[in-house]
Amino acid sequence: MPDRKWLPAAVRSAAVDRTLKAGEALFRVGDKAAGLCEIVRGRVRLVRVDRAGREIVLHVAGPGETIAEASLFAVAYHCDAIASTDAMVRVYPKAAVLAAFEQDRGAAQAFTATLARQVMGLRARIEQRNIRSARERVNHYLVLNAGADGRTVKLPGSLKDLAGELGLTHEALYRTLAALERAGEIRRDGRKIRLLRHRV
Amino acid sequence: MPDRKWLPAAVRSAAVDRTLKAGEALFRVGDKAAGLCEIVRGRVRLVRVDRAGREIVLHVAGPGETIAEASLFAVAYHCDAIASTDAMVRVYPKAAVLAAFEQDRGAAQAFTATLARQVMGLRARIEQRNIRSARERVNHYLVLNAGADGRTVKLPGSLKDLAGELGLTHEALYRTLAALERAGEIRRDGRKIRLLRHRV
DNA sequence: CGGCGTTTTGAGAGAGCTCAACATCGGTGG
DNA sequence: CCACCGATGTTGAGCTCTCTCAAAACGCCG
Repeated sequence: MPDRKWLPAAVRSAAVDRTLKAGEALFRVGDKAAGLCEIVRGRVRLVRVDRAGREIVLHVAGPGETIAEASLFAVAYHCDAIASTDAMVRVYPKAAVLAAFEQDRGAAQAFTATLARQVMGLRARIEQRNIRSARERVNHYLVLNAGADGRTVKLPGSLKDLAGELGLTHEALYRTLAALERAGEIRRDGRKIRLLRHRV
Repeated sequence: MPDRKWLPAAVRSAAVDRTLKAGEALFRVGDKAAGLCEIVRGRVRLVRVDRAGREIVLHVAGPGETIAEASLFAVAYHCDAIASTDAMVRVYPKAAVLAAFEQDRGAAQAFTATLARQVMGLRARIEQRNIRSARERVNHYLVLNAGADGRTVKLPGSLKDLAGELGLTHEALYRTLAALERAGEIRRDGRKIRLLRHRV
């Protein structure tokens, strides 16, 4: 979702690039909110760590996406951002972005719309997390993430990563995928999954 | 959370009130998005219905809160809004609100901040839903919703409603509360719950 | 080749869901 | 005033499903 186009040139020029190795943190919960982050290359996940030390994946952002929008209005970050792969991130300083919103009404409005879309996305994720059955949850994900043809899903990373994003253990995900394939619901082909019985 | 103060007078005067009986729908998924809704009296829950016909509670809004903010930027609603109690709702027509944002920068900015807060709230809910253990989930809720003294939680509605909001069956919630009380963790008193072993 | 992370399969246990029965409370109407 | 009724609250028993711990095959890279 390339949703950075609305950033005025003044903000763009104030940006700072940062490279991250896989596993490295872009920021941690409690860090002072520096600004808006755009993923240039690689993937970065937003997570919270629960009391038992497990990661809860809130979002996985790829190239073109921005993260930490909500932090523009907060003093500190309220979750961790960890690079899932080697990554490059462009950070637009908070002050510059907010100043741009003062000047450029269109930018402010586009940003608001982005937030609104994010709210909907988060609601979809709540819906997903409410599904107890691993099978249904995986199906839900596959249908939601089917490509243009509505029948092919390209996995962005490892199955283990996907398990985290789905809120399942990796074992449960492997078993579920195997069961779906045995049942003739899907066909796996490397990093791609084809939905066989799903009408477009 | 009284977060409507930023609405300009012009928008306020365009508002339409609507009364709902408990169980009645304010809007359904797919309905054309009419506008921003402020709860005047009672409680309204935002839900999605899963394939099995079960309700998934996305949010429960009380007096002073607004709902359907994200729908200002969408053609149709993407969840159902159902009155949990008899309720009165004030609807601010979409066009009027958007026009106000064009004119009044402060209003637009306050609205954006509201959305940002909502994003954080939704993330907290994802975190909650990720807790498998009923006991931990209930604890999480109680601590988060403790009143000013940090030790008393006033239940807004029935336990059955709460179970839905927590994503538990009502039986599981009853059992968990009973177990917590047996363990001396809480003390129930009608619609109030006191946290006994929680340091403030 | 050796090592490390991912993928896969196995077995066991715990926890919430489901179905079921019953108690309790509030309102309604005879 | 009391019987009735529906919704909420409560407890019991069994079952299913995922988690957890374990172990092994596989793939990639130095």
